[in-house]
Amino acid sequence: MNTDKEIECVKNETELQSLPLEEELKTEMESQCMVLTYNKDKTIVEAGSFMQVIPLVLKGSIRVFRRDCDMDREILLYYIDPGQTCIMSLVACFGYSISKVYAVTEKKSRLLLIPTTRVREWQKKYNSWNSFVINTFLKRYTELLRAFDELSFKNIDVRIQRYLEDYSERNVTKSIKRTHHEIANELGTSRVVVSRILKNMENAGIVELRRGFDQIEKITIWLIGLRTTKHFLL
Amino acid sequence: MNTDKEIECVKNETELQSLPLEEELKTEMESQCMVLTYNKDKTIVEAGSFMQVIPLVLKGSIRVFRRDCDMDREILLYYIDPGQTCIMSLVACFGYSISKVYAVTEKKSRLLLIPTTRVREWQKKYNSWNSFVINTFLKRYTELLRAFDELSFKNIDVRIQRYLEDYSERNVTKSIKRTHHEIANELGTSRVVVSRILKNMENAGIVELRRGFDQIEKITIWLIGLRTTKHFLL
DNA sequence: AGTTTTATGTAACAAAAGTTACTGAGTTTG
DNA sequence: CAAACTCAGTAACTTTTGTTACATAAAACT
Repeated sequence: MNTDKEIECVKNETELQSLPLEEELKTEMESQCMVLTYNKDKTIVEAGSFMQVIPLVLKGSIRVFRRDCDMDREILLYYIDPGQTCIMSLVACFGYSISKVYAVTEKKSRLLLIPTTRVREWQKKYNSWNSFVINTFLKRYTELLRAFDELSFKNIDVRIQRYLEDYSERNVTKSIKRTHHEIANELGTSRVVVSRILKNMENAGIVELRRGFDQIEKITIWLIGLRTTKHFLL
Repeated sequence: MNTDKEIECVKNETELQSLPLEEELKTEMESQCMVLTYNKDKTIVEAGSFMQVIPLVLKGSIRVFRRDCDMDREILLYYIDPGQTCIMSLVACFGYSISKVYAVTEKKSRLLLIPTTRVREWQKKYNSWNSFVINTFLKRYTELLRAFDELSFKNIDVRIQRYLEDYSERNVTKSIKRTHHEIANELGTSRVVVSRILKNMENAGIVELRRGFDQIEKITIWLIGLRTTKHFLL
């Protein structure tokens, strides 16, 4: 259904309009950057590959995660939504050796590809771009710190619960179309563990589990009323 | 022995010399900032307190950690060594609400206190300061990512092993003067667990455990030859 | 020197998380 | 429609980590 190849696409002048940047910068972007369309599940960044461009999401979204090859397990770092960029690309672009992360489109997406040379140049030249860079660092650092925190102090049951809440909020829906396996991957645990806990949550009346509802779509977890009960397990 | 009060101290013109910043900026720093001496184990930042200044370490060092009040456990985020600053202060200073972290001097330290208003002003004005800010973000993000990674994918035994290696490298010594309790806190686990694993490591001939050697100093863990054996336990 | 405090050693236990293995439901495909 | 495949349910088990409780060792403090 989805090919793995990106679709090259003519730039559309209106696409950059919504970005909160100086007009002059946007004009420069139009002449210096490429805009490409990527299909769903396309790999944007492969572990430690050298970056020539940094991607700014215009439409769609990207999920960025780490992978442990020894254990064949992965863990979600963050999503890149429209108007945002990938901090790992920035890190690489500002000269640090990049840690191994993977970036995959979550849906069909349109990306503005900015040459790394411009990123640093613009940072000095445009106030709005400088703020954008700083804000990206702020946002991602805060985010990672929160994840780190949950990992150190919270049990998986509450991590799963938070995951569902976040998903629900992010996608503005109460039906979560993900397989247990996918959830396990995002949380860095195993499928069986997720199944077990979701089942417990269902028994506790917190969610409702369904399978392949709409013809094409994935498994549905129906949030009934996610409460902040502390320990519903056992 | 150590009072809990900071010692105010006359600025010493030579202190800023070693910082890799523009001369003009250093001059401005001398007139705009304060330099204070803090004794060992003095709290610099208390959970979520509002920051008026950001601290730049000139001498000594600071440890920054998170704490989970529910479980009365903490976990080390990073150290601030001479020439470095606290990223959480920067985050706060650039307008994000600060997550709750604690910062405590590891030894008697001298700190340059920079008013937050200057931090942003200088970022536009001085190239070297802009680089400093960006580099701080880069370094800390990379660091946190590594910690996050270990937390998700590694067992405590290897985390302890890495901790010892890092300590050894950072302090350029093979004798680690820390209590099991302190190590447990830095790794976000409990004392008994650390004791257990250290004992295993001793039996495996990787470290040697001592108690109170030099009159005043703390417990010593003598690194014999920390190898990268995968599983020496059991 | 004797008391108090702090730190470690250890065993027994409990809880949390991960693994293996197998089942069957539901989908997809030839 | 039957075979193949994907996904979830579940039990039994192992491993890892954390907890409680107590003993002993060394240091700090009268």
